[in-house]
Amino acid sequence: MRVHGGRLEALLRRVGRLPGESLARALERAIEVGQLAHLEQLETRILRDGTLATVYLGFARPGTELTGDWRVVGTRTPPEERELVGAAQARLRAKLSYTNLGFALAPEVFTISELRELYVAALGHDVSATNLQRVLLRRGALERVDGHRAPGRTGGRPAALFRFASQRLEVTDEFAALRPPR
Amino acid sequence: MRVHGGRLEALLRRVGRLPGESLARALERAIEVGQLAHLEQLETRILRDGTLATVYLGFARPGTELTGDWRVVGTRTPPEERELVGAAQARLRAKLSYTNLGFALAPEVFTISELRELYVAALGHDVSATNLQRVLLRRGALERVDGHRAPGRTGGRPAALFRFASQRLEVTDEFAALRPPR
DNA sequence: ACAGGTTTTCGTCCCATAGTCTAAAACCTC
DNA sequence: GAGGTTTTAGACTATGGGACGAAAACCTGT
Repeated sequence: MRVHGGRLEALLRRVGRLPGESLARALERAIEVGQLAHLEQLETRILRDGTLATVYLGFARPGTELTGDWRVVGTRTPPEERELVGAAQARLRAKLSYTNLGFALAPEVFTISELRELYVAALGHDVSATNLQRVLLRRGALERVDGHRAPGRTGGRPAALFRFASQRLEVTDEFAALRPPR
Repeated sequence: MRVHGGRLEALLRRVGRLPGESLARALERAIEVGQLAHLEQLETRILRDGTLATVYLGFARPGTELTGDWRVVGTRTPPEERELVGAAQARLRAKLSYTNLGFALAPEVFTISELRELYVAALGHDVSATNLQRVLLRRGALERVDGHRAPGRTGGRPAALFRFASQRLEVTDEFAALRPPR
């Protein structure tokens, strides 16, 4: 998945097992990370045609060129695959809230406003730039980067630049509920 | 997994694919729910011997008789399997906090003190009965049941009885972080 | 019967985190 | 320099959960 043109976009790609190929080799080929910023396994199920399918969810940052025969999920995507995409979206939305998964959607360096637009696209609802910055900074997920981005045509204060402190998935919240006593 | 004798206990069972058996049939046989209160898929990986393994995590409530050749995870469990069990425990602990997964560990009806002991065993740290009750009640996960449990030998106020409102996994918390604005 | 101990239950206070709102800062164009 | 725009910072509020203590309801022993 990626955020493209202000919208969350799902891309699908099927990788089959070649005749005579070992399972391990086929799996390696299937999950070839390449330009994906993050990859995780979803579920394994048996498709209607009887084949065993292991589904992976990956994220591409804006600007990365995707090699391979990807196709964008649209209205003509079969229901079975749309269902998988729905599960992937739900997973993404949940993890955005309590992990640093944003790094997989964002470019190397960005302003808070740009990050906010990514979150809006991914979550499907409005997000306050103020809160986003405060929450992510307090968790230590974001770091300041030297320099500012020049304002656009219409003016405005130059935006500070940030980056994600870690490029690997990290759960930032141990869930307040039922936390161990001090 | 189950809570047995005040401790969280992991049980393992391997189900292979029989010669000539279809994939779908083997899967059905493997995940035969039987007496399990809840079952979810974990990951699929290729084991060292080259076979493809799909790992499931299930929960048995206290008192249920388990049929099948289960074995308790102990010090002699091979490292590869212990690793899987560790992941399963982490998942359990996380989900106990933000879902109603407790229903899968608890009997049909219970007192708050009994539920607290289950949580202590599963989480590995102390839990306040007061807060546990308040949190689960506010979420609507628990319901009062008529009647009280008679005090034990040493006396004490009779404990009220509760049950889980739903017997299916429900995420009770939309994660405070980045919640949509009102 | 009553004193003392036990367990459960309820209420209050406190703290941490996140949402809301407003103002200030820093830039643009006209 | 006036007015508009975007970003940034601060104060206030709401919510959810942890800590603590007291009351309720029961037991046993004298």
